[in-house]
Amino acid sequence: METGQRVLVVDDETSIRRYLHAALTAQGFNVYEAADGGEALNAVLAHRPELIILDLGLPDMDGIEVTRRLREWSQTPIIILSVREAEQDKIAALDAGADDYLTKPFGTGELLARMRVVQRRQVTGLNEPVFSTGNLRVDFSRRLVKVDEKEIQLTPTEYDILRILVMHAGKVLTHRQLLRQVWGDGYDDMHILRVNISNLRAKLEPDPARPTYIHTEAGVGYRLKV
Amino acid sequence: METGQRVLVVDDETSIRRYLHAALTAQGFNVYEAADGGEALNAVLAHRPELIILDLGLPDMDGIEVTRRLREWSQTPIIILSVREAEQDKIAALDAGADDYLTKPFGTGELLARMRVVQRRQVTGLNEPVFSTGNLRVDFSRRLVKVDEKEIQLTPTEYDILRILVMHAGKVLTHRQLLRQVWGDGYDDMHILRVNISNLRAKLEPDPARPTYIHTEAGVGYRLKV
DNA sequence: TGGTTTCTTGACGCTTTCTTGACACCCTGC
DNA sequence: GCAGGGTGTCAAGAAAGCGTCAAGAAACCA
Repeated sequence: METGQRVLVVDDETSIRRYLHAALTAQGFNVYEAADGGEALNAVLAHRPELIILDLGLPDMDGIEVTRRLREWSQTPIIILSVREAEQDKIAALDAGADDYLTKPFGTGELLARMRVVQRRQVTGLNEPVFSTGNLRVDFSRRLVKVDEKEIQLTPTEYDILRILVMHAGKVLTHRQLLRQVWGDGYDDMHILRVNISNLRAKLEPDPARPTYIHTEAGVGYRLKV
Repeated sequence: METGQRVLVVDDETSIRRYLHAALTAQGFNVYEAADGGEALNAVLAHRPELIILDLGLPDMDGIEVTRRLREWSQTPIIILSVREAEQDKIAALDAGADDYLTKPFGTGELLARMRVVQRRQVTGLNEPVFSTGNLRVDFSRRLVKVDEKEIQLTPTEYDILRILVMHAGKVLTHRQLLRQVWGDGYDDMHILRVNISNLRAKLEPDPARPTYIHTEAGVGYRLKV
């Protein structure tokens, strides 16, 4: 199976690697393993993981050094695992480019939650309570949508779709991304998305047949014009 | 003083607010304060902080609830501070949209380091990897292709081909490599590649008969000029 | 509970995109 | 000149993707 997200686990202890392998595979990840820093760097090149879980104490190279080297060309999120609790170690690792730092022993649930955080952060968006483009205005703090100064009534689903689109305004959102963010995981029914986009356009667009706000990227997804 | 980054500190204990205020001001931040959830939401609207430091135990509203409400329209990074060490609390907060979770007592150095992490991610997310040669511009984060500042509409296949070419700009890509990366293994039909290259050139090149961007290496493959 | 809104699903027609075949072209060598 | 491999262009049919309508199911709200 090649569907899951790729995660690289770097630790010199076989038992920990095996444990994480099992835990992450159960969550649907594709897990790769490396036992030292050199192996880790090669594995990143070979497998292009979307996330790296890295132990600080490696036989050949310090985990901080691995982080620094990776950051020379890669932005892949790195979560550090370590037995070292000293604040100086944490600061050094985070400033070297790590995205998070957990001290062993750690809870699997917390690790997974923090993995979700760094991955969520990968997609960036706008940051204004009020968004507007053309004659479309969306006030998130009041949950209000206006076109030509006229208030538009949206259903929860429609509002959700619009919210996601606005938060990534200008960027193409794939069908999958929209489905996952609006309907949750496990949805892959494009049709339901098409219907809702259609309804949304019927409410927003002056001429729904020639959309000016919600643009279709055929075969890929949708994009909100900016 | 309007130069520093704006940080909102939300905590019901005056002593902690005062302490963080001093520590962060010393680092050059502009610090705003709120004592409960309602105040916090208003303060975000009023001051547009770039970062929020939020205590979980608030008198009027749970910190997780504040996080959830903020996340309905704001992407501003949130770092949770809490005395609660239970894994369930951490997971709930992180999944509600928080970016980090520190348990009190915490080291000021670690807090500052973690603030740097979330802000670093914020910035790196914004600077988009854009490729350009001559009058051709490819913005991968937006899946946008421009020639002479004019937006070009590409089909998924065309975009894929261009993406592969750009990723190896300057180098010759053999027919086989392109076929495999765009159509997957088991494809060896050069004709389909030629047709798609032709269509791509028709959209990109000023004079498709004399291509300036996508160069043909006879008998070998194609190369993107840099 | 009944009535209303909202969501989901299916059917259908339309548009875009992909693939394939036909053919002209440009070299190079004979 | 002409044969032949590699290449570029055009057009047409096939396939996939998309938008709309409508009806039933589900959720919501007095």
